[in-house]
Amino acid sequence: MYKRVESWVDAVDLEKRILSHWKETDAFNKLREINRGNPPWSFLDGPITANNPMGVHHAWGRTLKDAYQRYWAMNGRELRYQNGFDCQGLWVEVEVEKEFGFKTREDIESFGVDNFVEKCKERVRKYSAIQTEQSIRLGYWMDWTDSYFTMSDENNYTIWSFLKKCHDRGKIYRGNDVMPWSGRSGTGYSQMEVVEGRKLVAHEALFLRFPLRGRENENLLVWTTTPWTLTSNVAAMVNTDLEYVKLRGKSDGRLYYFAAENLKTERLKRQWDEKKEWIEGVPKLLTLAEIFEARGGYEIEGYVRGAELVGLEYDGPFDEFEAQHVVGGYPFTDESIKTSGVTAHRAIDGGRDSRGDPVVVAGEGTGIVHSAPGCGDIDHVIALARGLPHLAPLDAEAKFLDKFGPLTGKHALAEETVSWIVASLEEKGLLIHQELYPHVYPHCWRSGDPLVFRLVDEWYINMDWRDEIKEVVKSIEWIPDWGAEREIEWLTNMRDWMISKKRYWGLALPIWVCESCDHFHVIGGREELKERAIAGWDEFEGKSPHRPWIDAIRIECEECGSTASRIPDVGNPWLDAGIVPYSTVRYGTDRDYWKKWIPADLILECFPGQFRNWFYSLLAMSTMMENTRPFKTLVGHALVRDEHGEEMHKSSGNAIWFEEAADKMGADVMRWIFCRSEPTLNLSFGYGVGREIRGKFYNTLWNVYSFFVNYARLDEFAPPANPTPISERPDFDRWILSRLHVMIRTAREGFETYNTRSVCLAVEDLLESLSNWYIRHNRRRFWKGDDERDQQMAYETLYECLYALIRVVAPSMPFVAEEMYQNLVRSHDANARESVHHTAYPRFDEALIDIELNEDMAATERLSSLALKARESAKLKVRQPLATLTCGTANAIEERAGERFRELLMAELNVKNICILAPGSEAPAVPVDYVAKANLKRVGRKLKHLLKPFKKVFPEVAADWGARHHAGETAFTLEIEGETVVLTREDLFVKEVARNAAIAKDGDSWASFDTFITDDLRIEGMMRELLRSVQVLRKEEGFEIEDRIELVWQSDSADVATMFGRFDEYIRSELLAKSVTAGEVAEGKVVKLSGEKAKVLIVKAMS
RNA sequence: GGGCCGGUAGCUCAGUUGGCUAGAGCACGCGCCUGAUAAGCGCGAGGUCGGUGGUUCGAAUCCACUCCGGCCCA
Repeated sequence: MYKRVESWVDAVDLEKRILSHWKETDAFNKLREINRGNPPWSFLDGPITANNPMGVHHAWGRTLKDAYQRYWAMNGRELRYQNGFDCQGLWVEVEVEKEFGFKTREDIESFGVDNFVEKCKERVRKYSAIQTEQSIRLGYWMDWTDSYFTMSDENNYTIWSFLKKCHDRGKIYRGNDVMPWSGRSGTGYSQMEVVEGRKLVAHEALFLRFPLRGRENENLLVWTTTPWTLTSNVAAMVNTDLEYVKLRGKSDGRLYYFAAENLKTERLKRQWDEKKEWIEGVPKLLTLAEIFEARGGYEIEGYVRGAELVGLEYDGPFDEFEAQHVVGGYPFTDESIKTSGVTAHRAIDGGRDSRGDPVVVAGEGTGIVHSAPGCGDIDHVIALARGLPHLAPLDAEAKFLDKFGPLTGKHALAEETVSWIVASLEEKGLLIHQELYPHVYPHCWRSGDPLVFRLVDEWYINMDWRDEIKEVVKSIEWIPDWGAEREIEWLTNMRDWMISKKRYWGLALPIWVCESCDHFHVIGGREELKERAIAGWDEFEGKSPHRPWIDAIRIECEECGSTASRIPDVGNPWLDAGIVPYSTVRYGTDRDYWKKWIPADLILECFPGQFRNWFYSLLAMSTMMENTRPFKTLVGHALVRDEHGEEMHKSSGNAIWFEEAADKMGADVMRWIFCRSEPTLNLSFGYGVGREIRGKFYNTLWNVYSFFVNYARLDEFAPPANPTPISERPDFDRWILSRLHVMIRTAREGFETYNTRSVCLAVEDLLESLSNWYIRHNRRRFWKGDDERDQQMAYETLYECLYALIRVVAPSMPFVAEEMYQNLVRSHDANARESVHHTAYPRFDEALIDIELNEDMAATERLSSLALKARESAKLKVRQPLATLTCGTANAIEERAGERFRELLMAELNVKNICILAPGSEAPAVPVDYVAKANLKRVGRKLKHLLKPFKKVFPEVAADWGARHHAGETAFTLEIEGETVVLTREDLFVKEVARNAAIAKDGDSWASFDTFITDDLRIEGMMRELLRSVQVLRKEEGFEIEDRIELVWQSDSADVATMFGRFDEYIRSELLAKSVTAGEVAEGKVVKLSGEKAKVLIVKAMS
């Protein structure tokens, strides 16, 4: 027996009940039992950073992950259901530092690295627990007792084995490179991280001159936005192909060289004009012409090509610094280099980058770029190629080293540093102009401080095997497909992978360096380390392989036999996540198991976030480990925005928290939004969208369900073991089942091609037909039950639709599907599967798909619309019965459909008789306007180039031609540009617009009512008015559907009396009235009945 | 500066190989229907299809350039 269902449901309450139901019945584990040992479907979860509560943007990916997993489980596949948490890295340290108010490395070290690392672990445990709870609320079925943590020993040791493999191939090296560096955090940043922290700021930018040696009064003009780097200037780069101007300053008499086109260039013109990417308060930038005007004017003395400047020597701006005189560079001295900064100063060819574009362009500066190889990325690369010395002025805190004069000990970006440099240049007469220059500059994503570029000592993986990774990329299916291109582009452009970080909480890089010979060793695992250890093992035993415990271990150097200790660095966190297809799938312990699950069928993450992070590390690491793809298909989704497409930010108040959304709209609605969105486009998420889904889809589904349940309950319908053969059911039933199976086919295809959007749209379309067409027209079959067999078939059909529908939506809306399943199925069949998620996903039955029937019903809906339009145009309410509707059909399908669904049309349109005419039948004569339209396909071919002018004049003759066309004329003549054009009847379409008559046309179809209302029809119309008014009254009085009533009426109208007499029995049965009597009505309600009035009173009948 | 994705009604989006009147949902106005529906149906208003130029008899659709937004790379 079905449980009675209210027509309105509290979705959030329902979801909470279902959650405890799942828990009580252990539904998830039972599902795993059901599918155990079946063919696998392998999903590999990308670890979520367990550092903060989960946001709605995480819910998108998690919903899709869950939906695909549930779909494949309903198809009998065995799954692993392992969720992952990303645990190690600076982002956790940052939060712990905030919590304890730590500002510097010293704060951490005095707190104790061991204590600090424990706090980091604690934080990860805390937030992984919170995220677990949130995910459960979302309905995400995972084995929450078996989540992997990237901080696990297994994970870390497996990364060691990866690094060992890299080392065996000679790919691990210690390098000097110019890195973006945070003085505050005391660490370098990888390329991946720098991107996170770009900000628009205004810096002091300087124009200054480099006096040429041996050329009296001649100067290179250079420009820089980072004055501190001038201290370490080594060379000046020019573009050999560019034209340089020789400009003579009138007041100082000096000659300046710079790129000719820069003289008049208005730098950042658009930014200034539109105030886009501009900073409030920063004045407009001057052109070089204006700068020299202000200095007393100038004269152009000629032009030279950049090539002619190459080799000219100059005096650097800070040649007095000791560092500038160290041969081979400072502080890392390269003995093969025989120059110092001062002796290297000259103009050099900037050359071309890897793509073949010139490094130096006219652009924003002067076309002469000051080069400080120890302070800049490109500068470094070029200096290496030219054998120039490096001056790397900064220490780990971004303060100047010794040998930099008065700047020693000063922070590179401190204001006093900039002002000292400016003052010094001014004193030397080298400064030409000073300005504020707005630009996007990298900043530390944690402290917000600007980064400096610093020559540092870090550990790298040489990525010269990138082509191997690209091959793996190509063996994977990327959704969207341009993802592969994007990934390959990244692989092409990326630099070597900097894997070290001078921090505390993270993978302990397994690199031990010999104290005497500097040889380094890479350890591939715990056992290997234990074997090699000569000290510290006892101290380490029983601890996780993290700092500080791991640091105690010493090994013997294989080269010289002395002692090697571990480098203090921790690893890049993407190593942690990239190893997951190996570490979490028993690669090291059970190779058969690993082969069963890897390559995974699917990974699914946010594309913009991961293609250079997780996707990259997964692909790179798997290529190194096994030279194989770790997964077969990658689905990437875009970003979650607010309802207006703006980024969600705490500060702008438009952020939506997961819990809030779950409690306001419910998880099912939220999930439906995620599933029906186009994954490659950013998703505009908000409560408006939620309301729409709730009203349009969720409520409709619920109402269909409650309609079924409440009537089936009254009639004690239960789905029979042997339902009526579909072939014996009426067209209407076979139609909706046909539509259902088309939908099931689409849904299956959707899930199997990773397109939940098409699943959702197909479901929504079907549900609309089910609710607004099937049920609307078959209502009486359920509650009247005139024909028992017919009623049975209606129940069977609707039941079959609902049962299929809930299984189709179960992966996307698991809660409401479960609720309905329990009532629809479990309430009368205790042997049915315990949960809808244990049932099989519906299969489509080709035999039930009847294309002709689908076409016919669609045509019927069109005819119905047309007829309603006709009624509307004559202001004839549908409630007023009419004698005859005549339909002119456009084609054979419409004609067939009209005959086939004659009864349906008669009921829908409230008409006594319908006449369906063959295609092409003339419409009856009614006042119409005829308007001609050109058949452009034909007219175009005929008129060629005259079509355009024709279209201009045509509207003027359209009405006239329409009328003449109707009158049967065969030729239509027009003068266009002096030529006479003759069109035939076939060249024109004629649109007929009925004027206030009961006729409507659309294309070749038309519908026309006989508008004559006989007395009989009028009285029947009154009856319909009465029924409706009393039904409204019943509802207002709060009567139940099945309540019986007694009705008393009073009226002066003879017609009303006739009506009550003629339809007595019908009225009583429609209104469930025990009695309908005439009499005095004192307190009744006045109802209008087609112009007449009556007073009626209803009371609940005593039974 | 280069690359990718997008730009169609107030909002969210469809729009097949170029072709008859550029569609749907939401919101809005009018009317209708309703004892499953917090819904539904009909009609209306709302469009320089980002812009310019080209190809073509004909372009939202193809081509070139360009503007705007997002992302990536430099």
